[in-house]
Amino acid sequence: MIRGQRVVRKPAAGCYRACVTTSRPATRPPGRGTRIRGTRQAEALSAVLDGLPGFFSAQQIHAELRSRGEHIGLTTVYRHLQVLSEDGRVDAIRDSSGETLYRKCRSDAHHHHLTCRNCGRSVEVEGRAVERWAEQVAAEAGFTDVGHTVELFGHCPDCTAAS
Amino acid sequence: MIRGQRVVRKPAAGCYRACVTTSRPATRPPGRGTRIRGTRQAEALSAVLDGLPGFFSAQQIHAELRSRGEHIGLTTVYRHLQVLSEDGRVDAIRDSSGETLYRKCRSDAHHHHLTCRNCGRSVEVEGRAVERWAEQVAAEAGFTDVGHTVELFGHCPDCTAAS
DNA sequence: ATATCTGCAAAGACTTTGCAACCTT
DNA sequence: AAGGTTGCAAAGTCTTTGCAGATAT
Repeated sequence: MIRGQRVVRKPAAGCYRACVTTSRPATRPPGRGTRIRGTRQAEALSAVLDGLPGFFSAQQIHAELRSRGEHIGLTTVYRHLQVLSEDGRVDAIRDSSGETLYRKCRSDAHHHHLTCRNCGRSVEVEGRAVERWAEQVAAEAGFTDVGHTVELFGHCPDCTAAS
Repeated sequence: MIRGQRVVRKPAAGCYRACVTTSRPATRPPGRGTRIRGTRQAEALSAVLDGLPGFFSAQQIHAELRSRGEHIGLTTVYRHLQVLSEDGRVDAIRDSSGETLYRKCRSDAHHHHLTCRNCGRSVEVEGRAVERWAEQVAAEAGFTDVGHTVELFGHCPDCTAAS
């Protein structure tokens, strides 16, 4: 029989932190030296992130930075997004093709997203109902330490109108 | 500004079919020549799939086949899983590291999964409550053509007891 | 002054594609 | 025999890592 436990791989990028928050307090060993220091790149990234209305991939964000004339490496973008994501300052989700998409958190509380499949724009939605449902289902099945992933996709009003 | 529409890439593997079923009937142009023909490999894969209690990656499934003495290529496993997934005969989800995991569908109806983070075992759960919630949220935000992704992860009773 | 941060190139992991040989029907 | 299948090798993607040079405090 196959061993369920997968081959151990690195911690994994954004790793659904935003989505399974329920069971992961997003604590990071303090003192680890990756606090964002005020570099030109860090600020530029932050600025772009602030302006994005939805989820975008590291590569898209990098492209946007470049198009604004910023000289910044793709590696740096990845690294920053990773740290920001671990710190809970940006949400990270995975799209259907396996790419990790990021967006700046608007609220601190646990939440989910309704994202436009076409333009990427997204809306944060609360999910008390879902949380309760998840907990109940888990309890019934005897599972512990349960977290959940909930993402909604659709076409936003604008894109709907445009088509 | 970044264009929300991503660079077009191939259709993407399992592509959350199982998760966004709500808005995608899983129709495939009939006549496309990838109906599974009774080959040794196809049957072996099917047999293994039947025995799996949860979600496993194409590579794990391939390893399992090999360990059973089947001579089958990884490519073939990928191809079959892709087709089965498109046909709705297996569910496909993506784990937090970006791998696509597959499991044989037990029920035809739309459903979600509660999967063990440790051993991969999973339980199918209904989600009427979630469906309703999703529809309502979408309607309020003016989004159309909405689909959703809902996955629950935790530790199954056995793994909980073992630790 | 020094602990960090950057970014290029290279490496890794998963998945898909090209294509000749093989097997079903 | 004809056409779908198979599988090796090669190619593609996204993401991470090694390391030397640049930088912020």
